[in-house]
Amino acid sequence: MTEASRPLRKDAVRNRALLVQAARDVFAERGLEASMDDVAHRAGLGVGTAYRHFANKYELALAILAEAIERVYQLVDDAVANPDPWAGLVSFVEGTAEMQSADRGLREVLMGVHDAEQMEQVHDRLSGPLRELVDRAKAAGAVRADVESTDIGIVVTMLCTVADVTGDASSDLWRRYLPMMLDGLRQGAEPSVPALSEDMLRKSMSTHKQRLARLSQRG
Amino acid sequence: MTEASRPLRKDAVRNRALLVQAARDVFAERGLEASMDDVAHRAGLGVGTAYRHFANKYELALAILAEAIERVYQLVDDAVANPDPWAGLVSFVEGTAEMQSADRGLREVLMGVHDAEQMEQVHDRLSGPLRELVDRAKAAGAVRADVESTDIGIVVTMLCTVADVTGDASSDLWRRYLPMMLDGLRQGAEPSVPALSEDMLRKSMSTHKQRLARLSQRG
DNA sequence: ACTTACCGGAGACGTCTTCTCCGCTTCGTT
DNA sequence: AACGAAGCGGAGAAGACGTCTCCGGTAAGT
Repeated sequence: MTEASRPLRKDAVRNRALLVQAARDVFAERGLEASMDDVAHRAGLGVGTAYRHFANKYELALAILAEAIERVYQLVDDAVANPDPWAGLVSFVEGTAEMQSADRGLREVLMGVHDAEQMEQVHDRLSGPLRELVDRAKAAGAVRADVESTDIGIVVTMLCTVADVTGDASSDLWRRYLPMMLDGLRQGAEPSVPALSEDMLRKSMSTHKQRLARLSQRG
Repeated sequence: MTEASRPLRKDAVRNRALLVQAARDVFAERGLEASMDDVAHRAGLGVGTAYRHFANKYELALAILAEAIERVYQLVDDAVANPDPWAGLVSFVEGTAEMQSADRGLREVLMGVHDAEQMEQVHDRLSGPLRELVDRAKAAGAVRADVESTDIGIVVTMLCTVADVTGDASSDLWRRYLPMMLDGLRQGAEPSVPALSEDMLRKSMSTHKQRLARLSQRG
């Protein structure tokens, strides 16, 4: 951020790349609770090296997850752009479920386990497109009239829970329940409990602990 | 365990009860990661008192959760005893989802977050009745032929995830998705991914960390 | 061959939790 | 009412774990 000045030495560039890849793997497997030592070790490097490249764990995690979050944004936008409302909705649910199932760190960020503020930011970006997606699907009769936009995120989260239960083994099991969830949105018995309003959803999700958020304040 | 010998003093009895109730509340709200200090404080007592009554946190948690687990067993047995296979299955799903949604500590134990061995024990006790429940429902045509007994636990877990997302606010939201899940078991599009075998389920769930288990070994 | 960027990992430091210890309080019995 | 014993409280010991620093050593590049 300060000034790029001189280019990095060749080995430094290589190590940085190793670090990023290791972080991707480790955070995807074990979530953000994995330590810097873990990441550095996985990269075959010392902790010191990790800290020369990234000021703290939060910064490293953000560097990794920012692109994943960007892909999620791409996913909604593509879904909204899809001329078939139902196909668009399905692609979003399937796409995000797939991403999150494979990446525990992403799952944690999107659920606001560590940093409520960041999660809210993501949800803000998503809520508009999501609302449009659902409204269009309802107008086309592809989805029950009582479905709300907040249902989508919850459905995706439920699907990803399967990955939490099974761990790395059988990483595709969530797909078994995908048709079930999709079918539940289009037909079947109506729910007797009203959906969560966007405001309520945001508020209730923010209750979580914020360890990493606190951490980053120190820098 | 040694010998009950003399009865407790009156205040000791009262404090023990306060402690148990506080533990129930705290563990249900925040899960087993809550500390003994938290529990003691909630009871309006000092930590020392908590440790005189219970050797360690694990013992206290077990005392609380044992009865909850017992109620879960009762729930399966009642479900199997139900002459209507479908009604039995529904009562089990709804009953356990309700219990777990209200109690994060129970949710953690049943998902094996802390102690894989204990979780396996519970699943062993449940798997027989569950299999019978599903087989009967299939025979009666109340459930799709490709549904497996392992699906039930996963469906319940998915429902409870809703409580994890929303926290204490809107504690009934899971019910909104109950009809969806139940409908998914009886009809609708067939899943393309095969169910998890009981063995795989057990194995994959055991991968989790086991902090409290390690703790109890020291005693 | 020599300078300088970079590496590594032991350990300082901070935080959090479990569990102990002992002076003080309260019970209940005489 | 007064005394011994059971029970209480909470400061702090002990230990686990993670972050981040520091500096002697290594190797890149000219």
